Amino acid sequence: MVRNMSRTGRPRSPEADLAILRATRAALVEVGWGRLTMGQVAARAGVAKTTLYRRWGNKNELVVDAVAVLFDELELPDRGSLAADVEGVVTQFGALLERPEARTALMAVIAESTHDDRLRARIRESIVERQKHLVVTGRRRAQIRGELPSDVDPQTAARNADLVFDVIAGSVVHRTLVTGEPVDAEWVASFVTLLLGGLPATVRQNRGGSE
Amino acid sequence: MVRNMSRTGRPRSPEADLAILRATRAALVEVGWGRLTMGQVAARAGVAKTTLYRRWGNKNELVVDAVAVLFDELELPDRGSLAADVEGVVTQFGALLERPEARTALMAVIAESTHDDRLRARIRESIVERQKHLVVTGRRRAQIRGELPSDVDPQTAARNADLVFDVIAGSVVHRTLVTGEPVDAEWVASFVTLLLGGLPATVRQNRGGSE
DNA sequence: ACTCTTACGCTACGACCCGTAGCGTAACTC
DNA sequence: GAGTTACGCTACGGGTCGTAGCGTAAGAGT
Repeated sequence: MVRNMSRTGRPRSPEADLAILRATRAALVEVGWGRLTMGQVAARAGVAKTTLYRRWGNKNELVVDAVAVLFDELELPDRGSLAADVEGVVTQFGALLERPEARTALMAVIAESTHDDRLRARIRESIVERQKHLVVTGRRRAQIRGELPSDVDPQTAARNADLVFDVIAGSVVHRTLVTGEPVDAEWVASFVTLLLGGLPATVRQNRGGSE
Repeated sequence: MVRNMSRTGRPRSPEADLAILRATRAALVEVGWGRLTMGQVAARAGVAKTTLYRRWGNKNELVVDAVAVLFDELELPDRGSLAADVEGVVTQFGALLERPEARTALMAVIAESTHDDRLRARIRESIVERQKHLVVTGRRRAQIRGELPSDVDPQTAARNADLVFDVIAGSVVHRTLVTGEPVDAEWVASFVTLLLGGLPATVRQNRGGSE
């Protein structure tokens, strides 16, 4: 996106920015990625098509920006235990991916990023890296509580955080978008059991599984 | 895809089928999903564009079929322990996703499937369900070995298998396509430790991590 | 051999979308 | 006011989509 650095002349309309991003999300819900057209977005936003191209160079960049803001909703309130914390954030993430604009746009930009390194970098800094702090703080809390051992060195700690992020995010995404089943309370409970106790624990549970 | 049910007339050319699917994968590698055109595929396959449309209704269906065959390479040889079995299949899956045609096509069709239920069903039956047996047999073996408890009832067993499938496939996909880092031996080892022993085990390891 | 039926390659076409250019106008700074 | 930039609008060349029509190729049935 080309930013306006000068101070003279007519300023960019902030309303137009918001309207365009909102229109992009709305259009994604209705027609999906493949049939999303710039002219469509422009018309829906009440804006000329040229105005879009003055802000974003192509469809991919526009969609990344339109979607990134959705992921900022994720929070990690302290619920007292590692299991509860993980359960909370997984549930939030699942609910986020229930929203059509989130799932459609996220998958679309990831798909495009497989052959566009710039776009992948943009996704990483706009979405992934910005959410990784959830894992980091969750781990730190659990270590303070004594639920997890302390880290041996910072490097392996970072590596483990990346691993956990991949597992959590990947599992929820796969469940939602590939398997196509909801991330409901039951699934979250099973997932947390697996994540904290490993495979044997998962098989062993499922007895007093009421609630 | 419209299948030929009659027995009269000139039969479909099997060479054309193979050439088209091969050309589709090759084109995906070079230009990616967004700029993949039917005319391009036809020319590369040495076939008329109309021949493509006689077999597949649109680009999505073509790509699903072109890619599904790649996933049939996955195998689960008995390596003697649950950890080794999981390690083997995860490594295979990671290697598969290193191939550009696999990652590009898989993500693209998943993205499209977010607003196309038919396509999602096609993906599930062509790819997902066809690979789920890997998890099922792996579990059964481990239970026979005594590494995992026996199932309480078939329903929760199936549910657990689905969960494990989501976790394994989702984690590898996320690592490869979103994080953008390779599924190397080190990552696989960490992942298996996490999957089998849970979060505390992961933090605790990283000492004599040989074999 | 001959007919019937379907697949094939080829060409052409309307429809649509992309991304850009040019214009006159609007908004803001100095 | 003058200068500068954003905006809406229109128009355009280039490209892809998916389909139709044609003559030909390849088998099945008699």
